[in-house]
Order: sequence, then structure tokens, then C-alpha cells
Amino acid sequence: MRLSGPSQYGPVFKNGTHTGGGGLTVLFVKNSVGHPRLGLAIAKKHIKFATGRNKIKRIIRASFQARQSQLGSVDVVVLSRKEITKRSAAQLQSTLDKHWQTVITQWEK
RNA sequence: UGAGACGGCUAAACAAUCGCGGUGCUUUAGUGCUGAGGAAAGUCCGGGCUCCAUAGGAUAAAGUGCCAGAUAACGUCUGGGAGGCGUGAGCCUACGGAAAGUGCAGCAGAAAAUAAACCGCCUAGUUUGAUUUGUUCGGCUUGGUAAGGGUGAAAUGGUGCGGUAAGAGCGCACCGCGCGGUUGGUAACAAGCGUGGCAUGGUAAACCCCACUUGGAGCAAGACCAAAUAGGAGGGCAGCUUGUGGUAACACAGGCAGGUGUGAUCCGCACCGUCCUCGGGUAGGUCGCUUGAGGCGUAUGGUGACAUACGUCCCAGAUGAAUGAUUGUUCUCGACAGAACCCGGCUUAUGGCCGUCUCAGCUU
Repeated sequence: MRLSGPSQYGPVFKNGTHTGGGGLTVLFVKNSVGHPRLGLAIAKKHIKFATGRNKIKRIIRASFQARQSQLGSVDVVVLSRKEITKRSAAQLQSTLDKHWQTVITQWEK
């Protein structure tokens, strides 16, 4: 489910395909595990307080879980951007849905 | 009812389904248990713990600063004293030293520190002044005077009476202050007695002096396991052949091989044993990591902070970092905010509820 350690994060950062927008950047790459795995990187620089960071992580995890069955064996890392402070929770969910869709279509190819 | 002071409690509730971090049990898919805060925050103090060191003394630097107690310790807390603020409940205070030394004080004001005569008040002298001819007023000179005016945050004790030419601790009373006993109190201090005639202006959150405290770095502390690579130590085995020595193991000398680089290739040139063990410690992993100056209850001691005894409970332990989503019901429609080694405080942010007390108004 979860990515852990530089050995698992490293390949995604190096070879991952980018999609972005809406205050988030999504990197993804195929893996050999057979199920999707999620990693999060929400910068303290962008969101100052810990509660705010936790909220965004929860939103991303929830939407990831909802789409989990549709995603193939992919490692995904979601990064925060500066504009994320301007986005509401509902906006984030819709943009995440878009990003998952692009990941699915890319993976099917 | 309004305004206020102090203290305590709480952190939407319940149910279902799907998930997440720990952990146990069967066993590889289920299931049980459990899972953020009052501030987890700021990182401002104090400890524990760990390593470096061996800290005995002195100096520097930093901090603390009424007294007594609590505590592992503190700059925290409790009780007391003093001063200040408020009608009051209550609240606030870096609250040691200015007769060890140095420094500082804008404007105003005559003068701001070995005090000082601007206006004024008073004595004496003087007079081409005025004049109601006076023991008057004015000018000038000489002294005396800090009572009054004015300036200032602050002007060398305050008020009153006596006293005096006018004044003045010059004298007296009371208050304040200094010094010395006495009494009460562990002490800070208070009360009262005697005495001095009034001294030491302010500023130490200016330097400074005095007393006390502090070794440094921090869980990325630190301990252990440990791939790979380079270098290190020890040991085993070290191609073929000729000669010499030796019984032999082996040693010495020569020749031929082997690998890598250079290069299209050959020659040439340069470089090179191999395996094991130890040590080392990188990536990575494990521990540290949650049973603790612990919580809750009762009793006892203490004004209290707190201590002691007994009983009882186990209450997050992640590491790109766990609490969410959906549905239903209810209400006052939910603030500030997320553990990261652990405790004791302080400070700051913040929704709601309750109690006690004070002041004002109204009713009885």
C-alpha cells in the first residue's frame, strides 16, 4: 500500500511520468508488486501547520483508496505545490480524480 | 438583572459499513484488543537519559536576586512580609547594594549637586527723585534670608506653634528619617522605647559591587548487526621448464606462459598473484522507544505547595510518518490545533459549561 524508504521512492522520482495542476504534482511508474502503492510528499514550506498537512494527506489517501482497484501495479508519489493553500477540499478531490484518470489511461498503454 | 474577580470541568454524542498505525491468536486469510492534546504548539527555563570528559581551585561568560518552605530540579509552586493599584472581591511588583568607584540627566529654570539669590522679603548706608513733609514710596550701594512666587519628574525633610529685622531644626509637638536597645517572629519584618537635629538627591531593566547557581553537546544522543568498494593485518595455495645446491621439504638464477590497459592487428610498452580469515565500518536494518520523579482511589500528616502508606490499573509508539470516508439519528451545528526520547513548569492560541465571591440597581 505504502511506499517506504528511498529504495522505493527513488525510482519514482527518477523515472516517473509527470502530471500536474491544481496545486498537486503526480509522479508514477510501473512496479513489479502487482498492486498500486502510494507515497506522499507534502512540504512544510507550503503548508505551515501539521494539522493542515494531515488533512491534505487524508484527502489524497481517501481518493486513492476509492480508485485503487482501477489502478494497475503502479507506484505513485503525490507532491504538493505552492498553490495548494488556495484550494478547497472539494476542488482537491476533483483534481485528484482527473489525475487518477490520466494515470489509468497512461498505464493501459 | 447588569458589570466584574477567582477557581474548576469539558473538548459534540451514538450506531453501522469500508479503510489506516501498533500488537496478540490461528495461520496467510481472518479475527480480538488498542490508537493524539489541554495546550501535543513556542522551544523560554529545569531535570532524567546518552556520549565526550574527569570538572580540585581560579578567571571569564551567562543567569538568579524580600523571607521561609515544597520539589529530582527550576527563573516553577505554596505560605508569609513590604510597597503600589482598585469602592470592593482581588490584582501587580528584576522587591539585594547609591556613606567602594565611574558614568548619565533633553526642555524649562537663577540654580540639577563641594547646591544655588531671578522675582520677592528684611537690616544698614546714601539721595539734583516723588511727596499729603511721615516711623512714607522709589532709585543706587552693602549685607542677611530658602518662608512665598515661578520652572521641573525631582529644588537639600513635612505640618503647626513659638521665635526673628526678615528668616531658618534656631526651639518645641506630631509625622517621616538615621542610630542604639527592648519585645514578638525560624526569618523577611512589625510594634514600641531612647537618642540625633536631619545627615546619604535620583538612576544599578548604566557599568559596577555583593551573595548564590551553571563542564560541553544532544535521541540526527548513543549501542548493536552488517552487503558493496578502497586500503590494512594474518594464514593456506601459488602454472610449465632448464641449471645449481640439498636425502627431502625447499632456495637461488634463467627462459616460456596467463590476465588488464594502449591499438584495427602484431610487435613493443606499462601494470597485475589467487583464496580464506580477522579487523574496519558505508548503504541498509535492529535497539534506544515507552512501566514512568506514572495515573486513579482511600487513609494519615501539613494552613498549603506536597509527602507517606495501602489498594488498583497498564494508557500511542509511527519513521516519505497512523484516526479518515460514507450513511442514519439528535443538539446549542462544533474553536485552537496533530505525539516524534521522556518528565516538571512557563508563555501563547482557543469553543463551551459550572461554582464561589464583590459592586451597582430592582423586588420582597
